[in-house]
Amino acid sequence: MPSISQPDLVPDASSTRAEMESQQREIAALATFEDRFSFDARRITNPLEAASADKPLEAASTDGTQPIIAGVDQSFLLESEPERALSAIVAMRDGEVLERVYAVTPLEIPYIPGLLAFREGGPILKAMTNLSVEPDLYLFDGSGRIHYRQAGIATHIGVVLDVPAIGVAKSLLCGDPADSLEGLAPGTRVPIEANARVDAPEGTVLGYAVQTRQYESGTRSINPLYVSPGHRVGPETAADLAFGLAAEYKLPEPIRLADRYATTAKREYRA
DNA sequence: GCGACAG
DNA sequence: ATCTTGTCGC
Repeated sequence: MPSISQPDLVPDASSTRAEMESQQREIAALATFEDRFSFDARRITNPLEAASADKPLEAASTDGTQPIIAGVDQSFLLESEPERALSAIVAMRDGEVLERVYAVTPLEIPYIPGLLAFREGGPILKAMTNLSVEPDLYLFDGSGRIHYRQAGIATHIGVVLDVPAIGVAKSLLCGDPADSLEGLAPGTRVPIEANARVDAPEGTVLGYAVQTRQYESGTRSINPLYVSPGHRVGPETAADLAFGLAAEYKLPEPIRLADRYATTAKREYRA
């Protein structure tokens, strides 16, 4: 795993709530919500678009400079005593799985909206210890800058390790969509702006609601994802990458596979 | 007091 | 997140 760049900011579940919140403000101040990475993000394009394009799929994936992208997700063993978290990581390159690892740890604190990183951050860092490859980018299940103090779990882990990170949430923690989110077409995005409840100037674009998939017809519609910068990635690029990494499903592949692995690994672990 | 609230 | 049967829709 990458070295710890900010030892003092490693999530500590024994901190008081006030300490956690002030640490988050510190993290937000250290975070970079702009593109600061070395790989070529333009080469990450939606597999479905690539397939429909004129050139063969192989053409978009040749040399060995493709970035390693890791998806991170958790499952929980809530029946055990104490409750435990299973953190799973799937590292991919060029649409291929390079490595899958997981770690199980006891949970220290309950889920509190806004303090997720203090519940799941430890388990995640432990799982990273088992990785042999060094990802160029991490995708987390949860928010990044779309957070009361602009320091969601993707930002927290990103800053602690000083690695490019993006938050991909399935529901909106805070902020206001700049427009309606009903029945958006695939590829569409809507800015999520800071409001009075967010520690940022009102109207600041914190991230985007991103529609990766949509039903062709019908009454129901698929909800968008809420994508925001974690660290060293700007909001537009974060949205581009989330969309580009989604294949046949709503979730970007690295996260979808991490989600599945977290579930299957839990079965193995119990047995 | 009331409402909102990632996973 | 997790616990779970049926059920609506293509």
